[in-house]
Amino acid sequence: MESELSIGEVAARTGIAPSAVRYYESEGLVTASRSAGGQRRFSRDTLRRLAFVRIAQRVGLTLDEIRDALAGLPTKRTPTHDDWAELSASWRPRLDEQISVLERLRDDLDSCIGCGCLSLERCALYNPDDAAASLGPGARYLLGDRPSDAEVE
Amino acid sequence: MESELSIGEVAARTGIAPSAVRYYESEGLVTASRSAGGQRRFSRDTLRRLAFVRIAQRVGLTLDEIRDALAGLPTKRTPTHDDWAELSASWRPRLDEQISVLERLRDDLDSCIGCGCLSLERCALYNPDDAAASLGPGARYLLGDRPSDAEVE
DNA sequence: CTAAGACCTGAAGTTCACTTGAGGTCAAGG
DNA sequence: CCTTGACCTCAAGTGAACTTCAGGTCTTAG
Repeated sequence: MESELSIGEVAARTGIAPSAVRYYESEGLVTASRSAGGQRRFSRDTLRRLAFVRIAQRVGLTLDEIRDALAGLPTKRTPTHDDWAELSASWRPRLDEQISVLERLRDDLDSCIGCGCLSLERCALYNPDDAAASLGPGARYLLGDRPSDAEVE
Repeated sequence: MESELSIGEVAARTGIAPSAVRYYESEGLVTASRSAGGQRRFSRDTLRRLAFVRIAQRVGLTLDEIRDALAGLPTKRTPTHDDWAELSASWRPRLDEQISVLERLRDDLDSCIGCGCLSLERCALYNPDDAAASLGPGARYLLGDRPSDAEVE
């Protein structure tokens, strides 16, 4: 019956500020119908979309990328469990990649402490290109692109 | 003899743009002396500092935090291997934390795919507070604070 | 010595992901 | 009916981390 949620309810249930929800709508991450008076009414699966947005952000994706990912969901019908499962599964590799990059960083840090170079002189830490290369198309570092790299002494 | 580097040399050797190096200097992350004509001259250990900056950024630290960390280095003398080792070692826990947060995220994602909730209804993924709590003081998520949280249906 | 190219400063611009503010409208309880 | 609080829009502001620009100076190879 009350399957339509006001922005305040959505905010309360997701922990996302109303202003952020409006922003997400303006960016095409979620959609909303309108009440007679022009107020937003969100369908229940918006909660799921928003949850997905937050999770994807924690994995390091930009809103642009998240929008693209969400575009894979059906728009006609309410996404099913399988729709979501498929979408979620597609992040597994990404997470695995990020984890291995960090593990590599940790191990390299150890070895760098040992050798004293701290990332200079062909130190693996300072040359993350190979790590990035293994990420395949669309690969990027934890905090955005770090495209250039060193020719360290 | 030529132990002073121009900004261009620093940039070439670190892969960091000259504008970024100037910015780092303005932010107090590195220091530079000046030539007779007013151009920056960097000492050799600036390369090490800059390398550290980049690494710390990949671990998710802000420049403010990195500056604070670098403040632990001696300013009178050139930092020794042990100085750097001490500094580097202090990141190990941080890396371990980040790795475990990501691993948790991955595992939770699996279980959420299984249960179909995708982070709703007391899903662990959607309530990262406990994960964050384990990070101790100064804990933060991968891409900045995500302080608020849900009272999801 | 001179020209090219590296460097300088300070201010302004950029991107991302939002938040804040101003000024006004909608909806629900009493 | 009326008031209060939630909601609306649009524009502008925020902060992090830089980049770009304009206009001018230094340095160095030839």
